[in-house]
Amino acid sequence: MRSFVRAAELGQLQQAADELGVTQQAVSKRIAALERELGVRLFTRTARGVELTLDGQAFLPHARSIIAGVDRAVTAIRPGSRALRIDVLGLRSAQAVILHDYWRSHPETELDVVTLRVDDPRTAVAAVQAGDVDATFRTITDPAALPRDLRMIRAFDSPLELVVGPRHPLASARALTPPQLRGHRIWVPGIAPRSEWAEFYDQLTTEFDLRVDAAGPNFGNEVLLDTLADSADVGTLVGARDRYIWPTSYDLRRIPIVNPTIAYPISLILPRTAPHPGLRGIINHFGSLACLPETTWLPSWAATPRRGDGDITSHRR
Amino acid sequence: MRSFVRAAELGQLQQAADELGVTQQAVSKRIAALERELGVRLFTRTARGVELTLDGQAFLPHARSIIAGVDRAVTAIRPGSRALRIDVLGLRSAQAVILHDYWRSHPETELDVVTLRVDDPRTAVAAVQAGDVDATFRTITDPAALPRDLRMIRAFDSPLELVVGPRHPLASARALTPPQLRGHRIWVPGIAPRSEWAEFYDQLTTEFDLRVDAAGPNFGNEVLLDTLADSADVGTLVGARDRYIWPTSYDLRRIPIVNPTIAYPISLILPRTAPHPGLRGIINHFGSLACLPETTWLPSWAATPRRGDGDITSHRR
DNA sequence: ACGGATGCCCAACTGATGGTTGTGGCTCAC
DNA sequence: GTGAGCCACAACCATCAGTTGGGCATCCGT
Repeated sequence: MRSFVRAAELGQLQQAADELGVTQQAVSKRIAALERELGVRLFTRTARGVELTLDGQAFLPHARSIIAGVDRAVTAIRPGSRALRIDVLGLRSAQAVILHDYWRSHPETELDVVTLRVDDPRTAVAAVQAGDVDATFRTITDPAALPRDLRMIRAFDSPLELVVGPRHPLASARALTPPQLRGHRIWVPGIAPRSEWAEFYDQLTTEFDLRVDAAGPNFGNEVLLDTLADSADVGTLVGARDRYIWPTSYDLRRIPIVNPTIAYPISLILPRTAPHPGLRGIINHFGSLACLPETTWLPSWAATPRRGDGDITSHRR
Repeated sequence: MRSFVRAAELGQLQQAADELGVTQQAVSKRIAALERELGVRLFTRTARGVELTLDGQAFLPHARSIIAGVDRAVTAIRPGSRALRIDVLGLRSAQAVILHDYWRSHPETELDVVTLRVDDPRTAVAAVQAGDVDATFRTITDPAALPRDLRMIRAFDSPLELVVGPRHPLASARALTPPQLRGHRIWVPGIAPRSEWAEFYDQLTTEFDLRVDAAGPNFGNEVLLDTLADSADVGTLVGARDRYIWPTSYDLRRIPIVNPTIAYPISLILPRTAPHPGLRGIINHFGSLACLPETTWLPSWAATPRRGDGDITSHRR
């Protein structure tokens, strides 16, 4: 492919071969193989060199794009100077959605989103220290437990919504207050014990006297959806920004929780010294996200809602 | 790469091998070769299969994108059912710019822009008839000369601007009328004799008694730019939408021509029956382009300015 | 008109590669 | 403990991708 592109740019197989450090015959054979594989002629051979055919012209930009893709792929994992790599809890979580939004408005950013798949946030923190990832969206709830060489910043608050099936008694509500959830079973699978999320749900259930079952194992998304769709008494909680997609046949409803809004404070942990330069833009991006009302309930380690740039003049969209 | 992606999706080399029709060992060697080449481990091997490492997670989307690029490249030139292919006069011409705009707003369109590099529009027409391209932006000025099985539609009108260097007497004008161009040398290289553009400039020079030198050979863009930048009496004409980019060091000026505006009517020639389905969107796109004033001068074969969808309520942007 | 230079393709050869089969080690489930 | 499942390694072999050598067509200057 590179031989083709270079030959197309230079108009000569000979020059391309010289640049690539092989013989002209090698390039000729590469092009011939490519043409044979594709079933079309890419060049017309002339006495002065080669010239792209129509098919070659059409193929060229694609070839360039493929090569660029390969180069990006290599730099994404090149040991030493690799692309910005951020750990999220799940690829459909609000964290990933925010990163995706950022990337869409800054498509030139070399950004890779990964999930460490570890339960304990300390393990994720160690990965940041080791340089395996450049930052993690995990949370250390005890400020004293955060290593000195790391910094944790409040990224944004993720308001929670209740998801229920059509037979659920709350299914037709437009909005719910936390007391209204009392007595209903709420199943939030996949929460690792002793993780920051477990602590969040602990505080939440204590505060509002709820019945949140966050201990059970995660059997997969489909089991959860099936359960929700059929059940008349089980619901689950998801972040308002979480991009969970399910077949419309499931007929599930997302119901905001208000008065107070319940939010999980998502934070970003990154090295204190010499963080990856690409992080700056992402951190700035957090500032442009909507703030939640003052009355929002938050866990103890983040008692007050996050404030935007505007501070007092907050309440922007 | 496909082995890697499939293995990552399935979580097992064995299954991936079955799907790909090779032995498990072959896939194992492919992955190992990829890892050796990249210098990182992509999978952690477990007893139940394989699991992506962080590097593997980061690499996966890139790999997918590369494969998608390869597939697009192949479909772009697959004989039989290939992507929409349109012939333009030059890759920086207004024609190409309009196509690029369309593609940016419809990025899913599989569109390849090529240049047939033929002087005579009849040759381009033959290429459309032969199916080498799906449409051409060339023009057949004599309606009777257009083959019955083809259709020519008025795409949009491209207003002309004068380009001159700083020493040119008209350099400081904000706008110019055609009579003001009289007596100044205008050099438009690269116009093939007997082409529709030659005819256009013929009519233009006759109509306004201008001195347009459209016969000379094209020595390349740099020669033209050098000449313009140094000269105190030579200018050239370009379409307002043409995306000619030149180093700012050249200090050239583009000056609109008004009262009347001079425009070249760009048309699209496509098969009358069973045109490529992708053409519909592009043709619709023309309708959203700005119309020129009624007083616009046009060559005889397109005597009246093109009208937009809005017809009388035209004048949209 | 005619060498010479240039640039392509084809042929023969060879080391490297990418596939195969066979085998062994590891982990997990019963 | 034992069998099943899965991956890695080893040996082997056909193919491939590169090399050198040679031939043909075109262009250019004498």
